[in-house]
Amino acid sequence: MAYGKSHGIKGGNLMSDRYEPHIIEKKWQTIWEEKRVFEVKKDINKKKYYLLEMFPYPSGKIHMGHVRNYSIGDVTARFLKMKGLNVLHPMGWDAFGMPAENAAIQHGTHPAKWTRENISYMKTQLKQMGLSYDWTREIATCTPDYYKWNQWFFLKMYEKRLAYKKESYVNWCPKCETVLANEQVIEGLCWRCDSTVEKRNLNQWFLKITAYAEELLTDLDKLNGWPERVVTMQRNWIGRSIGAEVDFPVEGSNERLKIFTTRPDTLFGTTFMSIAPENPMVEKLIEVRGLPLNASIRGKESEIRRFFEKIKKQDRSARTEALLEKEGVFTGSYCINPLTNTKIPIYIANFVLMEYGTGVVMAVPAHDQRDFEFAKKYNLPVKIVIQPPDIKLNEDTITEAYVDEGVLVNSGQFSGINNRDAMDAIVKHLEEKGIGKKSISYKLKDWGISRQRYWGCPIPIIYCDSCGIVPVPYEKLPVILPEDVKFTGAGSSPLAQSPEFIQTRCPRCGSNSAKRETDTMDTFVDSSWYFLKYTSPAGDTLPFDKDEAGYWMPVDQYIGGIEHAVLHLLYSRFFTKVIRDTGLTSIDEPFTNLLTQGMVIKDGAKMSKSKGNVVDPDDLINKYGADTARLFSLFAAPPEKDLEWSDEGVEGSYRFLNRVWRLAEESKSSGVEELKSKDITPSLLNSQTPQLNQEMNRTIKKVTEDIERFHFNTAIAALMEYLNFLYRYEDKKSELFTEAVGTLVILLSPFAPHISEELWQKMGNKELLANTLWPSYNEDALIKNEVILVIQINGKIRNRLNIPAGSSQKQAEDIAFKGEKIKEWLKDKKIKKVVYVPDKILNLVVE
RNA sequence: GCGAGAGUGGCGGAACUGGCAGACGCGCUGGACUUAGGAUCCAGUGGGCAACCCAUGGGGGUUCAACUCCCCCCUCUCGCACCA
Repeated sequence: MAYGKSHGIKGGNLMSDRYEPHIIEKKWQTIWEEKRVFEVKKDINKKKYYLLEMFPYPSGKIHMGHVRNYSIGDVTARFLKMKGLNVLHPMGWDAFGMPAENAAIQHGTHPAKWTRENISYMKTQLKQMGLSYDWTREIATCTPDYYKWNQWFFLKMYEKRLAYKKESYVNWCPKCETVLANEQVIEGLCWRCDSTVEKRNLNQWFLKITAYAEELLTDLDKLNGWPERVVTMQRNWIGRSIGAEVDFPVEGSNERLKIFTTRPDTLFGTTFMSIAPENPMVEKLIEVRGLPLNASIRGKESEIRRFFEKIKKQDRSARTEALLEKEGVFTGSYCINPLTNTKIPIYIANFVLMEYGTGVVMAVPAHDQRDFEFAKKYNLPVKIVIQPPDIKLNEDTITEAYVDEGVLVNSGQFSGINNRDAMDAIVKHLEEKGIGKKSISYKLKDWGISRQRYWGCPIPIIYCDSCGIVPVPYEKLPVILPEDVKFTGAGSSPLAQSPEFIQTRCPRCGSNSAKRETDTMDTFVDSSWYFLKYTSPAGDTLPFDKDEAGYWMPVDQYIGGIEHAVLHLLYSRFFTKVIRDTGLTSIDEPFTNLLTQGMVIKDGAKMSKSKGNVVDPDDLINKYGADTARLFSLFAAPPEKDLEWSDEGVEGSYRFLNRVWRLAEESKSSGVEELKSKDITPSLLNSQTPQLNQEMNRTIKKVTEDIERFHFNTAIAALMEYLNFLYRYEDKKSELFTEAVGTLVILLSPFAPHISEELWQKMGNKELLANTLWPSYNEDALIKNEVILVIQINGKIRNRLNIPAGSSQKQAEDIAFKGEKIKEWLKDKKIKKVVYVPDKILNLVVE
């Protein structure tokens, strides 16, 4: 190890002057905590800044992704604090979730205990990193003080009909007996037990995020501080499309099939209908034909049933795979095209999704590729209703659907109109006849929050035989998650097997036979408003204090992984808008600026246990200290890009800190009593050591501007350059040099706070560096007397000359032409043109 | 397939509105100090043996000047992907 032996210092009594990260890091962490340096209060006289990093799930220990995420945040927080802002920088725990429950099933540890212990350990780790959190604001979502307000929000939404219960098809693992989120289904199998996941129709609680679809979409335009691709992902996820809804009467019945289409102009070309297998209308359609589905299984009906079962087993990702072969089965029923009055068959088709539109599609094979393929497979007619401008399509010869623009044909009164104009015209016609209307459809679905799991927030609902669904009254909140339950891993969730929990009194009629809802909430609910709770964690009359939130919100800078681009970031936006509409806040959007940091990569792959390429932050901190860990994770790559891990690179960062240490040790012995960072007097410096002064100011400027735009890697590079300059500087014993080193220490402090704080103290400063103001630079000091002028001939560099700064073109030319090299190059040449960029370039264009 | 982003030394990466390509770090080479050096310090380090030329995925173009702007192509990453 690098510090295993003395650095050329002989004898043992100078050992204390070595850079020993562990001793000083512990020392300063204790001091910061004792002096409450990072605790903040609302102060309307100070400009606030709310800096937030995504809080971690307490899985056991922190990983390198956390180190990176929190280092990025900490640089920013410390920098802005030193700039004089009132910086709120909190941390907490996304503490509900499946892994805790798995631990309970596998090792018999109670999820609460497991989670508490993990939080305790990870908190120690975060403290070891020297992060500038206001720990008095720490929250854990698994505490009743916190999740009570999840339930409160749920009740508010229930009142506003934004929380509702409905039946829907969900991913169901028969072995775990629980619902799985789409992302927990891997190639059709359960992520935990590899069972084949089924679709099951279940009664579940939903939050009506679609009620805010339009605002969530339009407000994306306000998010100028977000990466464009995150905005795009959310826009795609919301997936707004404009079209029309049209009713198709079912032949021989009073039923109607309502379809949604973005192409009302092709309505005349509809030659059959496609319906989703899950669509409740399917049963009725078969009844229309006189064959109820629950009758004996034979003939045509069993064919439908088999098809049905096959489709249900396909998970959604397979269903929506574009390469999936189109399959279907005829229901036996027909409906009537309301515009042409022709009879068209109704098919069940695997590619039609119940969740989108109305779950029924009008099929226009001539102008939709899917419908075309389906029609070819089942020999259904193709009817062309749009002719392109250049060629003429023929129904018998076309090999693919024509989806572009053209003129309508075979479309009754609309024939001859351009299809774009026909869209509006046909919709208007439908509305007049009362068989359709303009409609907007979204891909965004309501948010299913029911989880058949224990370790989550109970949904505050009671079921009463006589009163039905009864919300738990506000004054009875929180519905406490009971701890004395059994974890068998089999059967339904522990809550559903706990009679003490289930059995309750109906709040409305007082009946003793009422039952509690045993599903818990998706943990994304917890994280959808935690940023608001940080503003007033202790309050218990409302979810959070209006004034505090009014001062601190919105979050000025949010930092986290791209994996939450849609889910967490969309849910939080939704919650913020709902909360605004309850009157608790006035903000529309929670996060003004978003930074999505890249992954930490090793050997070309994301760090993971299965790949065996994990670097444990504990090892790193034990070996080099937190400052090195922080520095490397900031230096190796810009924040938003992936970071390739390099053990040698870590050594380099460690080496740099040692060099800083040694330089400070050397200059310290000059005997300067105290430094005052703001007392740098340019005139004095200028007269004595202009270059030192210039470098110092140049570095202040560079580091400041780079931190402001999150270019931490180049900021650190500038510090390294500055250090190299100081090393080469001869007069290391002067007072001015000590000041220059002091500046280095200040500028380094957001990145490597412990070593900086220690050196700052060693230099004789009484005030904590963390509380010191960030230095400003002197513009005058940046002005150079001499600049290097590059002389080009025909754009190629032929010489470099020192010339006085601000020279005119004439002066520059005079100097340039005197140079022997240039004379040689210009021999026998005629100058056609001269381009002069002051203080930079003189380009001579010759024949 | 659609959309977005990226392609620069042996490696990670610099280069703000076109103006010295390769900052800084790693690695490598040589030297110093050393019993020793995997510590530290100094020097060097894109390629072609030098003057000079060639180099920012490839090919064109604009310009006095292009990593940067325009057109075509290739590769990679990410997102979306039967959404009616």
